[in-house]
Amino acid sequence: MEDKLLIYNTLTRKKELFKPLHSPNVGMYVCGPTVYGDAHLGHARPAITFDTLFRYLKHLGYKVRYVRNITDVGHLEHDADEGEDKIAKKARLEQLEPMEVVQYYTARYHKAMEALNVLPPSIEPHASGHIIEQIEFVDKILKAGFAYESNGSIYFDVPKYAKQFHYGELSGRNIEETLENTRELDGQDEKHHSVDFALWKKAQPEHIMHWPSPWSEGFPGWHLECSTMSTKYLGEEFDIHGGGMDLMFPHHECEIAQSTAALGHESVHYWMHNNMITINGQKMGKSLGNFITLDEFFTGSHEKLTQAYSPMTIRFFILQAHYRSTVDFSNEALVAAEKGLARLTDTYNRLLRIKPSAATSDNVSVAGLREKCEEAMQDDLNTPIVISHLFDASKSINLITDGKATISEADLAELKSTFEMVVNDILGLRLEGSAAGNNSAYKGAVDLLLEIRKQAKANKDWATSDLIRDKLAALGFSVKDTKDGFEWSL
RNA sequence: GGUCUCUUGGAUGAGUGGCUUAGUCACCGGUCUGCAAAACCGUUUACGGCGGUUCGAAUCCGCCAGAGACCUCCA
Repeated sequence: MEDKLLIYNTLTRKKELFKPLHSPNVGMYVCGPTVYGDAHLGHARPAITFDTLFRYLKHLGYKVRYVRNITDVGHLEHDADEGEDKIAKKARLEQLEPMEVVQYYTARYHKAMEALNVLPPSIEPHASGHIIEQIEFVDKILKAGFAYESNGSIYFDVPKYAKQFHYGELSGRNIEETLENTRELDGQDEKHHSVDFALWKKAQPEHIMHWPSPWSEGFPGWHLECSTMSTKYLGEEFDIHGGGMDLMFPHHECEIAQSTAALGHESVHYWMHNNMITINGQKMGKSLGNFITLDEFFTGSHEKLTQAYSPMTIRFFILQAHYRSTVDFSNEALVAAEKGLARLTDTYNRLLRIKPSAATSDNVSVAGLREKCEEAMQDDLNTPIVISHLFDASKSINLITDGKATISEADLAELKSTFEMVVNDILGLRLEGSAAGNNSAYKGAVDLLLEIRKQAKANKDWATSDLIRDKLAALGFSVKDTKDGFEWSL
């Protein structure tokens, strides 16, 4: 099998040819959500980006094991004076068992992902289900000498690690400078250095989520679950690790340090990071309070939204930008995406009805479409270019529908299969609202009405013709006349 | 303050030395049409500022301006 996909590796800051460790098998780990609230547009970006990568790798013929975690422990809340677990806080506020919070938001996350046509990962491990493995991982780091115990908590010794390994290689940070620039800690801190981070934290009395360990009743540190679970399911070395750019430091840097300290070597070959979604030029995020949840997009129930946007519009909107660029949210941009998607949907439905001719005319360009799309995908998943090729194909399809061009049977088959492959399999866009729907009786009834209207038109009975169109329109159907007939959609 | 990134036309968003006026949306003109919608054809506006390298720069380098991300308490 020939490797031809170029991906941008954050580690080297270059596009590199993707070569799996054990071709055709590919291991991929992506940081999933912390389930203490509804998913917002920012969560959709990595989900869709890496879903597209997952789909494309499979399309290339690789056998992919895609692991995306659910974070349901840890992650302290920064605005609370006594560091408090996000999930525990939510549970306390709503008077629920923490696992009720986790269960509720995990289900809602899955629902939103399904709506966005994001494929489920191969394995979706929960941090809370891997406490034993995490304790073992801490133990390995302790035995390797890169961690110390302090009052029941275990901390990673970053300066010691940095003497042997390159701490900061991913984020381009200089450890000495970081040390110098960081203010002195007050004497009561358990950590030896300000740059150290927790591997295991002793629970305070008010903490409601805690587990027994050799060191204390407590909970695992914030970065540990990803090192542990990626190692467990993908091995000590694996191909791709993805996540949002905001996770690069400290989260991913700490992951590298943990894994390297425990295993004696690095784990990840290709680090990939998607960029952020901005709103008025500022990162959309929970901590900033400027986020819009996916459900609010789907229903239009947010003051910043002028209308509802379908999940496919959101997906299309995100795919129209390259994953390493920021995308700025606005109603205008989403409306534009909605219209563009509708145009693609229309042409797709027309494509299904095209009748082939003896030959393909010169103004139709189907040759090379498949190659052009593949080429764009292979160049670090350049989905906006792929989409622009689809619009080029749309132009040809519309010309044929208008009777201004013709296509041969072979070319038509190739065009159909390419279009479907790119749209459905790679981009994961469900083009819906088609007359080629699944209920044939209902479809036949609408066709019949429009046949009657066609007769009325032939008799210049405009009253009947308009009555049918207007009543159908009132029911939500849109009717468009074509050269020798009609087409409709709901 | 430190580190890094970004700045393209009315909106969005590709493009990294010449062959790109990318594409989408919007606007305008036209064709088609009983009307409408759609479609098609055509037109228009761009590379933050200043300097440098080069035969040639949106694309490389420097400076300036503006914006953003991260800086271990915390995605």
